[in-house]
Amino acid sequence: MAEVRTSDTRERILDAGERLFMAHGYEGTSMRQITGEAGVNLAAVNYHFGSKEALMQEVFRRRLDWLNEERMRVLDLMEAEAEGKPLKPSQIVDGFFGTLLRMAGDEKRGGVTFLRLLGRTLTEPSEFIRAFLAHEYQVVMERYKEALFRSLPEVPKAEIIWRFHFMLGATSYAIAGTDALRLVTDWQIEDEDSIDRLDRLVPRLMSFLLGGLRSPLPQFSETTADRK
Amino acid sequence: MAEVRTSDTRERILDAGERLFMAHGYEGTSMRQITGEAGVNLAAVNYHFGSKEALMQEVFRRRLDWLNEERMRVLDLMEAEAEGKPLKPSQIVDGFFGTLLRMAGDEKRGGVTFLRLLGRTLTEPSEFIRAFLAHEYQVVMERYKEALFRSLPEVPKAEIIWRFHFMLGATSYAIAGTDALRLVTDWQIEDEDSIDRLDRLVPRLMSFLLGGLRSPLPQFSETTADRK
DNA sequence: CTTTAATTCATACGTTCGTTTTAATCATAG
DNA sequence: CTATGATTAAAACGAACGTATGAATTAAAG
Repeated sequence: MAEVRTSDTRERILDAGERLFMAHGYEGTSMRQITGEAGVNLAAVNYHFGSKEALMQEVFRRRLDWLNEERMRVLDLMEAEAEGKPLKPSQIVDGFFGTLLRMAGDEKRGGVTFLRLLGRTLTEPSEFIRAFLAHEYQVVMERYKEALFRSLPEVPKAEIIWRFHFMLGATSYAIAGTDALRLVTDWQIEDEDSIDRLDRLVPRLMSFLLGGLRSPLPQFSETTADRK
Repeated sequence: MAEVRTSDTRERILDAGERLFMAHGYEGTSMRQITGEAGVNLAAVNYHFGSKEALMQEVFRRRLDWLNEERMRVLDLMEAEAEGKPLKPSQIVDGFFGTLLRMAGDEKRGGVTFLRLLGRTLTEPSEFIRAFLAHEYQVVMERYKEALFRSLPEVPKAEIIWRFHFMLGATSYAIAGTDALRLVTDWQIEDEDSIDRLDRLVPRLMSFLLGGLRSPLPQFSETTADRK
């Protein structure tokens, strides 16, 4: 009755879009599916957002704005407590990936649906999506990279960047791949090991990421001069 | 002249499909693009393969058949040499992921193009693709899983499966994400650290994977009873 | 109530999609 | 050369796509 409704339609479209883009990808989802599931008129998307591309961007912005702020906030907090001293790698990894993973338990912020969408979209071929995500991430990524450089001064920067990249991949798959996991295991994974038990996935993944991040530096066999 | 030509058209379509599916995804690639780039008639795809889906599957089968056999061959060889004793984790990881990564240098087997396609497709939303890949991988995956179980008897099986999954993710991203890497670094990565230097990526990734695989087991905070 | 702006609705537009059909062309065997 | 089967070519199919339009409906202001 006395609702403050900021256009209920907008939110319904965003929710439906989030779920369908996650399930079928950007190209694989039609406006008719979205408006159908949202229970609104076909023209509503173009009225409220302008285009399908703009809708996709808004689906992400709605969640990423918060995630970026939260990641910044956590990092600021930790660095303030450290009083100028470098952070521990485990703190940085938790600030970046832990913050992300904990979103999965927060239905108000999209929950697992958004996380799976995000994970899948990082490999999404569509040009405009990757460009948009890169822009959205840029500032936060830079801060965390710097923190890692300070935290691991003995490790070459290029190596850290690569390992950051590897960590991103492992994390995305861990979330996006409910189904990709079936590649590895037929026998349905047992109750307490299920993908839905986010509280168990987080420490599992964290331990893997840290192990990778801190593993011995690779030995490049042979000189590099005798190759192209 | 005296060519044994097994229909040149077929191969041209497969090559064009491989490249375009890699660049724009399955849904994002049209048959007109494929036949256009291949320089063949539009109807040729349906004539030679039956449908777009069937073409996609053939694109993968052409490469995966060899990859699966090679992975099996390498594992058989190592296990024969071990004479019943468990393999080292590094051997198994290299047999599975190293064999894959070395395909990138083999243009005759699709090179980086196919590897990027494969990496992206693991998160591809299209149902039939994931089902197809799961089926193709099943047998080989089972063998490597068993080898890992034997190699790390003190680690719970569920934990190994998860870490296998994480390794898959890190590897896929490492290959597929030339562009996703731009998320992490603006400044174009230097010559010898470029993504194209496969000979440097392999030891880098291998060291990361092994570090993650052998990292300390996670401590699950609190009991599991007080949660849903 | 009347007016005005915001939103929703049904409908249609012009393209592009994957696939099919029918005819033309090619290679090869008798 | 002729006959036959395999391949290529040109054209069209209906369906689905994202988007735009103008009328109907709703909500808020005067």
